[in-house]
Amino acid sequence: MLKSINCGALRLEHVGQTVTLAGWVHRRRDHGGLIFFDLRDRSGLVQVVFNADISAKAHALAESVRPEFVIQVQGVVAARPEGLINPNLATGEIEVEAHQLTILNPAKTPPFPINENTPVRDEVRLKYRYLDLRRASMQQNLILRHQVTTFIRQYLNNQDFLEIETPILLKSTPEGARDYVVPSRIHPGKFYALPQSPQQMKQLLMVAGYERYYQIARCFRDEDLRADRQPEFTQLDLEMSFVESQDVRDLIEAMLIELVESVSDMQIQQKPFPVLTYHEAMERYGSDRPDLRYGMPLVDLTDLVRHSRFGVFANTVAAGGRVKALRVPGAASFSRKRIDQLTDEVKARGAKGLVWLKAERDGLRSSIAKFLSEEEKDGIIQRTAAEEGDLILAVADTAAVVHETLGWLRTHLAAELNLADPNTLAFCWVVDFPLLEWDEEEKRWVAVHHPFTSAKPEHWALLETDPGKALANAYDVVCNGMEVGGGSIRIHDAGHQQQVFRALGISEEEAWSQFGHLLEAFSYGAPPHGGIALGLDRLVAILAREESIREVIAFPKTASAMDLMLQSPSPISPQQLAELHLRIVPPEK
RNA sequence: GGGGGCGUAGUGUAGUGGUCAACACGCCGGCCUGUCAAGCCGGAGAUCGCGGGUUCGAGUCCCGUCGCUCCCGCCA
Repeated sequence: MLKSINCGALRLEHVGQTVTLAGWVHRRRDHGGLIFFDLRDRSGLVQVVFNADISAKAHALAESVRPEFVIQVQGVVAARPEGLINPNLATGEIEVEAHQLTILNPAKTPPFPINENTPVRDEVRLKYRYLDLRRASMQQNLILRHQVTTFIRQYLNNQDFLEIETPILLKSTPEGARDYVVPSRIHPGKFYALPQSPQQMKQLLMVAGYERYYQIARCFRDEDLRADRQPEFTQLDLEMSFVESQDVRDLIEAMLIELVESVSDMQIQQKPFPVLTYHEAMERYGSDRPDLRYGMPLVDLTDLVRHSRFGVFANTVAAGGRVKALRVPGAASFSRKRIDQLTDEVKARGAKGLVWLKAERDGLRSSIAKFLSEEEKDGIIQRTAAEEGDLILAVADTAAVVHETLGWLRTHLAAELNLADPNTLAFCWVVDFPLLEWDEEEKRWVAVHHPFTSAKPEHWALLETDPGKALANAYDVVCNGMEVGGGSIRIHDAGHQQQVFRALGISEEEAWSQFGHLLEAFSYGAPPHGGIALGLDRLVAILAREESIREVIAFPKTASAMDLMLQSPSPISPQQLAELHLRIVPPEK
């Protein structure tokens, strides 16, 4: 080894020892006859002192060293005198008196500072990701990620799970996200697809009798990106045989609680996790992944304003729509301009407008106040529990638009007003999702979760009569307004599976050609089974208090799915194209 | 596919029609034996993302384009 001990490990107990250190020069402070380095390795920083009186040679060489040089130092650990102790450094009670210095590799001046957490443009960070990863915040995040995966593996291994790898070269399927595809050289014109998730393989592992499986699985989806979406991402994928919904939830809930307690100082708001139905979550929070760190529930005014003289309300209700409101605490001071901005946002999400009412000492002030009866005004104040200084925002529209817009306002305004405690983790389960939803563009039913999700046992009949009413035996785990995982009890018999394919408008021939392996497997004794997939990147991002999952992925892609360091994707040679039997059709201008 | 924000020395920013540009950090040189975001003195460094247009004059206004980013659509 080129070093005898890690920089960050040095303590008072090492005083007097001769040590060899190796690492990067984090910072240098040159006082002439005395030069200080903060020497960094993965374990942390330690101060190294070059004293011309102790080793003129080492001191002379140290003058030429610059930040990010890789060096080796041999020296003696010394206690720092009283008054020279640095309480901000774990190794601040000691320093290393350098006797020998070797420059293992010099370094160019880095394009951005490694030794401080100043903001840097993402394009520069990503181009030099290997330098960005040297920074303390990225190192902490990746260490945390390692702790999370290590904990999960140990936890599940102790629960009798097997970690089993499934193929990366898989098969394209018609349902779901766009696939990343890989051309076959051996089979001209044919393609593999990268897994969107190992869903079918893990179900086949259940058929194969492995009973408890998990995998830290890479998944690929060729869709447009977001702060919390990358083209490739990591799931904790898990499946169990002979279980019911409650069993999977109990296991995951216990694991998440222990995980948080072992790797984080954040507090879980409520244990056991609250369970909401999809219907409750939408009605109360306008979202199927509600942030429960704060209240601000949506309040239903539909019956109150059914006969309102304010035509928008009455007409909406008459047309079968809904009128709901949101109390924003202390926001009566919002300017007209601010409310106009909110109105624009709400319109962009499909609403026709936004009604505002300000709770003032002598009642409600609003552009629509003159249309509202005393009974309506009192009812609004009572139901929203509005107090002086509060702002009430109301939307009248279809239930879907009302929930979408008020749900957005709720989370957006809560963030703006800092209503969410950043040290709290508000986990909850959302259950009883619809099995199917109507796709207006495609004019057909599509799976809310995926087509292998089982309906609630008593709801199978609904699939034939009223498909939209059938509820799924599915569950999502949500934390602080983010979906961190979703799972279900799966279909394990070919009849139900065919029934779902029929409801989705997939013909029997197509079902057999695309999913024949699954249907056939189900005929050879498939056990009842279910599981879950947790978004590992999102989970780690939440624990790291990061907004974007890019901050917890070593080499992420940009919002346009490029790797700025590798300059990927990139063209391939004509020879490669020929081998793969591919010809490029340039996009039309 | 659509919409918003951003792009000015290596990095972060200022500069919204009038000497082609300022500040901080970094970088280079000098001084300095107790600093730890070291200090002091001096210096170098920018075709203002790119292309076009408007104008007597464009970092600044307009159009296009590229890149980063956020959002909608999309994401079984």
